[in-house]
Amino acid sequence: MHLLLSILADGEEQARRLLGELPPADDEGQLLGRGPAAECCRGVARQLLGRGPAAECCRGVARQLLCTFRKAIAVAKAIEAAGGDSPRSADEGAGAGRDAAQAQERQGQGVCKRRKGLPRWTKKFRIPDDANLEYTPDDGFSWRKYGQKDILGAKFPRGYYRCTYRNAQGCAATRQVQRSDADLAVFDVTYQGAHTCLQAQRRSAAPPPPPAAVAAHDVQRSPPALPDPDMQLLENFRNGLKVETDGLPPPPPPFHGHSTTAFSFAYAAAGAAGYSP
DNA sequence: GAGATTTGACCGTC
DNA sequence: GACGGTCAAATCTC
Repeated sequence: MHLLLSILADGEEQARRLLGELPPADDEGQLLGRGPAAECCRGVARQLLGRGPAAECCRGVARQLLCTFRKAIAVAKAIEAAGGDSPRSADEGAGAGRDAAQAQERQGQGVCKRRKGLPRWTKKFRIPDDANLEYTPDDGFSWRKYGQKDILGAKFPRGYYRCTYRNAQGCAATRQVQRSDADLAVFDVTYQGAHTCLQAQRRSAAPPPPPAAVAAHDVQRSPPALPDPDMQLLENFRNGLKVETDGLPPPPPPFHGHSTTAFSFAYAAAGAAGYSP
């Protein structure tokens, strides 16, 4: 969900830039200049029923795009607030995992050594070239190692860590750290459960990479079902939205989900900026 | 002495 | 029964 919000905020920002970079128009709304942006806008205007002056038409498209992103952000935040912010665990998405989760549910949330119910996600860490062999990736949280196992088929053992404040503050976050077989400088770090301790609250101003922000690395993730209208709306949004950028200035660097820069977005209520369903 | 790490044993899942 | 995740006693570090 955090990744979704980041992407939507990114799209909103690009729509804002698009709106700001449209070429000037004359008094009648006709585009001035012959640059690529002007030609692009004329092309868009021709495609959109040939109506209205090109400049106004393009601004309308850009405004609508901006409003669409804002509305999508609002929907995403509503879903998040409703409790949909936890990324689906690998097991939850798969059929076998669903069965296991249901089995656990049948057991009445009993003690389970494999905590299937908690969200789980994987991130890759690359260590500095000059780091020694004992180096372990530092994500800013305080972890306590509680186990190490040799894993079948893996050259390096897997380390098991839990939050240092597990007992003091009841934080259930754990992580597993395993050095990649293919690249000694890369660690695969699997997180399970979100931090509920004070160190997580202290970091909230500059949030750590959220669960979904590293979804690209979660190779076990399966496409979630879309049982409710909000999720269907988001899916339709994802499938249906296409932004033509030919002739426009190069886009900013792509978002990789590892930005540590906090972002904010103030979105207007749907309809406040000319949005219509 | 308190807290962290190590490591063999135990247990649940597949 | 194999494997992965966790426990807990022993050990280490500061």
